[in-house]
Amino acid sequence: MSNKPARTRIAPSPTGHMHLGTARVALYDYLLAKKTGGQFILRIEDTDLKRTVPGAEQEIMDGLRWLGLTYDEGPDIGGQYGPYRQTERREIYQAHAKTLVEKGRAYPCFCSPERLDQVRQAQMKNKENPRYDGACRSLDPDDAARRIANGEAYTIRFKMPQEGATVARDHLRGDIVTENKQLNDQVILKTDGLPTYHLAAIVDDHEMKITHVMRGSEWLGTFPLHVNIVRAFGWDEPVWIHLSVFLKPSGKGKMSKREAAEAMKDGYSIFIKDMQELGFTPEGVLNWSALMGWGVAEDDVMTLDQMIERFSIDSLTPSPAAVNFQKLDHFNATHIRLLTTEDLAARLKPYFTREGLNVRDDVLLKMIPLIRERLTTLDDCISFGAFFFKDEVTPNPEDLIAKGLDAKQSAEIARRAYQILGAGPGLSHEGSEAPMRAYVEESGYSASQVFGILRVAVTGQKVSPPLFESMEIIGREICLRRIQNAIGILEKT
RNA sequence: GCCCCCAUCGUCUAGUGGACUAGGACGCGGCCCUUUCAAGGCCACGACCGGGGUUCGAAUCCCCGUGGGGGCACCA
Repeated sequence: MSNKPARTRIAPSPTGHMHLGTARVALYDYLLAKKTGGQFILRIEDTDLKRTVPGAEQEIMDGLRWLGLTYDEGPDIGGQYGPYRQTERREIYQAHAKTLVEKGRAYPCFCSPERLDQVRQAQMKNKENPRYDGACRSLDPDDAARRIANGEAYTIRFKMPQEGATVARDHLRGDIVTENKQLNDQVILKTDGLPTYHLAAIVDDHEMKITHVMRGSEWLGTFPLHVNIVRAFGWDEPVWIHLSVFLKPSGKGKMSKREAAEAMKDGYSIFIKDMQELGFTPEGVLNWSALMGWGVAEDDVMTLDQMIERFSIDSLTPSPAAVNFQKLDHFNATHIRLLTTEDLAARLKPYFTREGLNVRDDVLLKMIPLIRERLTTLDDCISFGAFFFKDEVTPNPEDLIAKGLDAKQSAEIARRAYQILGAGPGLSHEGSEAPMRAYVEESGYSASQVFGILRVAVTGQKVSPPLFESMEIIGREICLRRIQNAIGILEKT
């Protein structure tokens, strides 16, 4: 791979929620730029006014920042090749469309949408390929100019060569050869004066000096068109890299809205904003998505910096990849374990607060080492650690009765525990575990029975972080009160 | 229908003609550790889509099938 600084861009349309696919392309763009000492750019492709969704652009910017993929140039921060929002570049595209017309490589088209539709219908009926029939392709230029001057609505179409073949080189697939007769005279400038993607992206990539274009493989179909446009202008081509698409977990078909809703039921999502709320970390999401389409031989747990270190466009893969949310869980949990206590504390706090819990920072810092390796997602901190911040816990009476014992025996155990733990001044881990183990020995009950009752009494739950460490953090007073309360419950049972 | 792309364990992948008894990761199963749940450690199971070539030799190159995916808009 060349070491020359690469300029890459992520160019999403603000038409909905930012999704995983966008995040992954952005990641690769970012990695390439950082690896080569170049720049990573955000460009908003908002030329379809009808589909633009308010707030979508902000969501994209927020999403990129959350992921840590900071861009060097973009609509909100500027840069020397701006503006970075295509609706603000209207004149640039119009000028370039005009250039193409003057060069004889594009032409005005006055066909109405209705006529186009009729042509398409007829073609489909005759089992022909739906395509533009070229009605305006050889209109007299003066005639066309007159009609435009008269205010007639028109589009500009790119004049595709009709003979020969177009050879386009994709970095992952090699040369892709397409017979030109398969190609169509596509609209590049719409009636509203805005360009279609085909013109806008090509012009911008050139104007913004983009060296590597990474995009989804859904663009492979129009790839020959794009290459023809670049060549019609006489510009140098960027390196084209068409990334594989993401398939549903089943591998049958690409991720759809329906599938996204299905995933949400299981606590997963393909939308960046959701993933954040679901308790996934940027590190986990990045690492996970990086590996779908990038072949890394071993040691696949990586931070962003390590990814930059190891990234190469040569090791990207062209085949479609089925998403595997279990693997997301794995990477998320792994990265949570890699976080420092302070960092994790800051990330966990909002989840506790969201539950209406009053978080004491000293307690938070102390309990984190106890729950860290039990967390798959950040919001798991609630199920594992909410009891640290509650005044009271409300154990389920049945859970207070140890396996193989009855309520009376369980109450007796709780009473003994109360005496033993209440004997000392504090409730240190070491100070309380030893006498409790001694009690287990002499009583003949099993450790799991005795500790189980205590666990439910103190934490209110059957599954919890290590008992004695937890009690030490909660403190003697509260622990004793909770045990007392449990005894009361057992006596009533 | 037409065009294009892809093809190694269930999934993500390594592999670029001999070093392959096909490696890693997730998941799955088992064992160890253990007060619950995890984490951790160890072990196991598990794949070159099929058929033809080329070659002394093919997971790797070529062709044909098959399967999967994407696209055929004044959407991106």
